[in-house]
Amino acid sequence: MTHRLLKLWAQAAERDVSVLLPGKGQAMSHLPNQPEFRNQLLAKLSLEDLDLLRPHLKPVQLDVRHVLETANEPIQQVYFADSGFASIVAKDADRETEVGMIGREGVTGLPVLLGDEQSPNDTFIQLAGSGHLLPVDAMRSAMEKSGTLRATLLRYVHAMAIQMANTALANSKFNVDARLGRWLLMAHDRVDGDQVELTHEFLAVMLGVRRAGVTQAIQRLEERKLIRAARGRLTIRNRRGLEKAANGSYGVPEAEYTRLMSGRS
Amino acid sequence: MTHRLLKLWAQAAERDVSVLLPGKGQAMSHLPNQPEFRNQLLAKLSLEDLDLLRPHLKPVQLDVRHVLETANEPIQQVYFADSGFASIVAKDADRETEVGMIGREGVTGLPVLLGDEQSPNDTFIQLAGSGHLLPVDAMRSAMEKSGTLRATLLRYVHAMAIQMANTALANSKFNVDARLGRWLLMAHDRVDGDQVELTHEFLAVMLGVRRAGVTQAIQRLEERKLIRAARGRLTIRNRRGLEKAANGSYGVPEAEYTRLMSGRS
DNA sequence: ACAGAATTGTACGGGAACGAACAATCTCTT
DNA sequence: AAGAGATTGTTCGTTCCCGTACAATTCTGT
Repeated sequence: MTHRLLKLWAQAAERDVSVLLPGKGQAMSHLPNQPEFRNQLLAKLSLEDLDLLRPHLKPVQLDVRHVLETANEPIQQVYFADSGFASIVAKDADRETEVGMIGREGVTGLPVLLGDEQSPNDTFIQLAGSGHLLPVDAMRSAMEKSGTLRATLLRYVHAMAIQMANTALANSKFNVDARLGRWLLMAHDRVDGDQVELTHEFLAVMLGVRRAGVTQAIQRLEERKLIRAARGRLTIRNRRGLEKAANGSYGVPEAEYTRLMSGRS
Repeated sequence: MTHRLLKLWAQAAERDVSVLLPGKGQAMSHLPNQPEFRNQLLAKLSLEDLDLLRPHLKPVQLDVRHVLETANEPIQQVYFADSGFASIVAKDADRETEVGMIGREGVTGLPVLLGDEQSPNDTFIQLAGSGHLLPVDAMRSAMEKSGTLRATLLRYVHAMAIQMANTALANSKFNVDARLGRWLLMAHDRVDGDQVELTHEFLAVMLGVRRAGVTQAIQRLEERKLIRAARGRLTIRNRRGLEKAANGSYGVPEAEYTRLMSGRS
């Protein structure tokens, strides 16, 4: 794992209890009139494709900082989130930054979908939630058996590639305020309610900037009444305003995801 | 196309002649003892998989600025380069930056490999060269027919995803000198000889910084005798030194490419 | 209630890169 | 040879963000 994150996690490690996100978390039991899965990728699959996966899907709740993938180590399972989301973090010796975010719109373990078993990035839960784990073997064999499943998952990979490309663009051309806005909007898309629970220090690692810089950017957004800040928690008050603050850094990948995933399976 | 690039290209548009890169370009005729394709992806394919593609491969020379893919428009063909390379550029209303580089180690048209037909990015020839064009339909049907072909291409997609993730990291955490070093090394990997032909202005767009900033970064690298600068041309003099100058921003995607592509097809 | 720890607020000087402008040099065309 | 245009060199003040440090606040465990 990576420097700053390692340190952060060590601090928080032992006092955490295994709870779901406190906000207005919904019970995730299987209600009669609700789709079987809240995960949008699973929800989109045909019954046949779903049957390939279902026997191996294991419902779980995952806490913040739960590590799904460690750099350069074989991936054991992929994760279909129903709530909360994960972050993909690229790093070198002493630098790290988020390059991708995966919530209920997708699945972790992109290397597996592409026929590999590892990558130089870490992936971990950024915001606690529930979902389903699937062993990589089950994923692989299902993808071999079903062309439609494969097609859906690969289109999702493309959506993620676009998200990563836009992250590169954002990191290069947008200031901290805009990047913070973008991040909050992406988080908001993947959260029930309007609250995101994390510390400035964490956000700083994600955005690749100083912690103090995040604090000040948050204050500016709060002054504009776009968010509300509390210790360990940010609340989105004005999404439209945030989109303006993001200044164009948000939206392209999201539109592409819709285009890619709304077509026929 | 994008703002600054559009302007740059308009300037240079009409005076260009259709030549290969001047450096020490090799004749690319099919010599008896040489592999049939210099493109590493094609070279790696089994004879059967290659037979699926060969009838549709059309040898071409592509000039600088030749547009292979335009944002949000259907991709017509993919391109296997034998020499030279292409850049993938992500953009918003008035910002643009390179997010990926594709030379003879790969193929353009990642969206096609993932079952889509377009993306919000532009792709164009950055350094002139030769290679083979393949209509997307041929690509698609070949991928449907052959699982091994598909596997190889998808592993390449993964390599590109890692490159993009590292670009995001580089843009976030490295200064202009390191990023310039990284870019030159990546270009060097894809070029015959040690020369790269481009202007500071172009490089500025790729790196997402000011033209004046590039000029000064080049001067600093030249002072350190790592490169030689001439009008419209940079020459790599000391690759090892450049790697040091890149300060860790170069290497991870390249190592991953080797790992991914050196295994059994 | 208190101590200790984590989180957030704030300030300082410094440096990297910015936007803008203009000069100097090179190249191509005529 | 001259002129036009492209490219590169250089400078100015400015802005953003950095690294660092420390204080203030809030939470947690006992």
